Amino acid sequence: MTFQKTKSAGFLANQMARLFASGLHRRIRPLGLAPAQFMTLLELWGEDGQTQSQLIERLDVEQATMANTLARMSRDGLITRNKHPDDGRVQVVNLTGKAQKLKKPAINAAMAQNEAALAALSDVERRQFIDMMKKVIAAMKQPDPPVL
Amino acid sequence: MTFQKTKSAGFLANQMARLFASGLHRRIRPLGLAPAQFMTLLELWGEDGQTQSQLIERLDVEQATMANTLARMSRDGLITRNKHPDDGRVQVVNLTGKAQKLKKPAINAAMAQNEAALAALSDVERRQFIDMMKKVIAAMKQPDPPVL
DNA sequence: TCCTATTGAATAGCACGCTATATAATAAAG
DNA sequence: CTTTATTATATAGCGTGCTATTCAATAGGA
Repeated sequence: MTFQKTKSAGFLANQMARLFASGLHRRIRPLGLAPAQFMTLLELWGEDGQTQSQLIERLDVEQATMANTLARMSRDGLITRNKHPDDGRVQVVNLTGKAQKLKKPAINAAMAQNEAALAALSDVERRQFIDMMKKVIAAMKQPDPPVL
Repeated sequence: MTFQKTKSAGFLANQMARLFASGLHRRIRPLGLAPAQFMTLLELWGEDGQTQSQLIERLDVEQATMANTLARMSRDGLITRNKHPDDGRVQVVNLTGKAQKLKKPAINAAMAQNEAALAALSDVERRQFIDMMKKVIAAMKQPDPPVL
């Protein structure tokens, strides 16, 4: 029964994601941001005024996770949550001026983190790496193949 | 200011790691295990009676994280924590019989998860993918290059 | 219209990662 | 042999993820 964690894709993926998150966090902490807040802002910088449902779909997290992240962002003065005029259930998420000002420095920080992470890979390898991650993600999103 | 999350290694790494974790969790939940518990057991199945410090070093997590994981494992009857005879500070972690019995099914579950994740990659690609993750991990463990 | 189903969001409770701090035991210095 | 430093572990507090549950508002069907 040999299971080498140093060869396990799952183990490596976990370690890699933690290093990405902590590296990004170190770089955006001075801006008052945490990683999940940054990802959410990234969506809102692209299109302000999205609903919670839209953010959930685009960032691929559960509803409860997003609700908590939005609560922290509201607490930190990054967003306001406003009732939709036509549908009392829906909340529209809007950026504050403070959040708008963070766009450039935060994106620069994220790009620096990605660059540092991929420094040891050539341009060709980087493309291959991204493509393979996409393939792996797609495979895991697939429901289990039925046992014939 | 274009930052495409679908091309960001960090975003993809996060998503991939979450899918690995949830897929593994789904497979080992019937055994009463959670992902971090499985990783810790993996170390202990290889060598029983390690100290907390040894586990921290080998699994590359912070001391507080491991202390909490071990507390949950103790609560769940997977390990016992015993004082080292020669050094009252050290705790030696030992597997219970229950944990020993889980080795085979748990490792099978983890191998099935890795297989499902990598299903879309050829053997050559799998090796490349693992190697690239190792390179990326090594790069992020490196301290920042000084700004000249 | 009234009842039921669906939808959007919030909350509870947990796992697991982190930093910072506390506490206990041992080691090292004087 | 004290005093101080170091080491091993625990705890507090937080962010981010999850599932399960609740609540409010809207939509649909009788």
